[in-house]
Amino acid sequence: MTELSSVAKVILGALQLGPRTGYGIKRMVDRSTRFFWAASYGQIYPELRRLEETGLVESASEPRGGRPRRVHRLTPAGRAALRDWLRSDASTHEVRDEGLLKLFFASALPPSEAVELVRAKERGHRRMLERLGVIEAGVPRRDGRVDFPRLCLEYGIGLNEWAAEWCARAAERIEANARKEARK
Amino acid sequence: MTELSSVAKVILGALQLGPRTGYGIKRMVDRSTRFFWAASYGQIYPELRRLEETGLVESASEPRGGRPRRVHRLTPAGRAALRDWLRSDASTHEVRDEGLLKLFFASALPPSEAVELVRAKERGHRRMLERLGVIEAGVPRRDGRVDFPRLCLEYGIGLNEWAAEWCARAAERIEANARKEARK
DNA sequence: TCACCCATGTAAGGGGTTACATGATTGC
DNA sequence: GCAATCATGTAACCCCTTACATGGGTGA
Repeated sequence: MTELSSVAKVILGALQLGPRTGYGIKRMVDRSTRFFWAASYGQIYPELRRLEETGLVESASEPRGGRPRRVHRLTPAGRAALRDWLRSDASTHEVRDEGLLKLFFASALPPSEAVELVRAKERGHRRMLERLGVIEAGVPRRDGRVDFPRLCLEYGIGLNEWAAEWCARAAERIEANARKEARK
Repeated sequence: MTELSSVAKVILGALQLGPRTGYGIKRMVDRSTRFFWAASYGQIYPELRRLEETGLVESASEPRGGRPRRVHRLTPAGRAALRDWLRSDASTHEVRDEGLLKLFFASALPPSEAVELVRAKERGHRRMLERLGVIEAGVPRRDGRVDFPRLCLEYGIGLNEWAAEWCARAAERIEANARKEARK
């Protein structure tokens, strides 16, 4: 068993929640994991082929009217591969945060502009919160068993709230410091 | 003026803090921005050439003993390009969080293993906190003007603390729910 | 002497996005 | 009739990491 590619992970996971077309996988990703695990058509369609070749996925043609359509589902081997991955202990965590990079180099700007830079990052997190809030409102709240996708959504909301508030506090600190410097 | 590449941003920023060799830029990045903006030799050296061709950077050979060495510095155009970028309002923010993706699909595992999965994410954040703590201890605390790199470090520490604690709470929630289910 | 750091660079390959081409169906 | 959505796929291109090749300097 070779390692799963990064697209394979999200494809196997999506198919575990039900049979889907490539297009349907893309739609699901764009409405959920996209914020921490994106995938494009250029990855999904070729990978579905490879996964079928290696026996983790099987597919059947199920046209809707005259529109061709290929529905994919997990094989038992695919379900096993998904579980193996879920149980593996290594997990990558990569971040590219341009707002933070700008803040890192903010000494190249006058303090007032450094403040604006942090406020821009704050606005970015607030915009994200709006988007996540819309998604949250659209997902029915089901009680009883733990809803893992919803848990991830709550994580995203909490994280962005924390970040937005941190930015607000940082902006105040920088401003206070700039006023102090100006008085000297 | 074409857009700056992602490496160019961190190179210009690094050179603004002082002249450096390609190796020195890499070292600085690895000790600071790496956690939210990485760069490799395969990007840095070719980009330094391009930046010199477009006049944002200039370089001089300054061998140390018999060891060849090329020190790079910003030109006035380079400093202007850095400021233009810092003032631009669009900032990308991308995340790849495999632990969260696993949690998203955790319904494929029994609850006890779902808990283990969140605890693994928690440990990941705690490990990161240790690394950041070491860096923090190594950087001298200077008071007076705002220290932007240190501010970014504090952001990283706060963020990972928040995430670790969220994981601990989530693990408890999943565990409590599993016990409740088991009693039924 | 040996390990470790300083220093420059490239080649191969994998990962990923964007844009395009193509066309059917559904609902207003 | 038109726009939006469903649906499949590819080609070009950029980004980025890893590994390798090469060698001098420094300190225990």
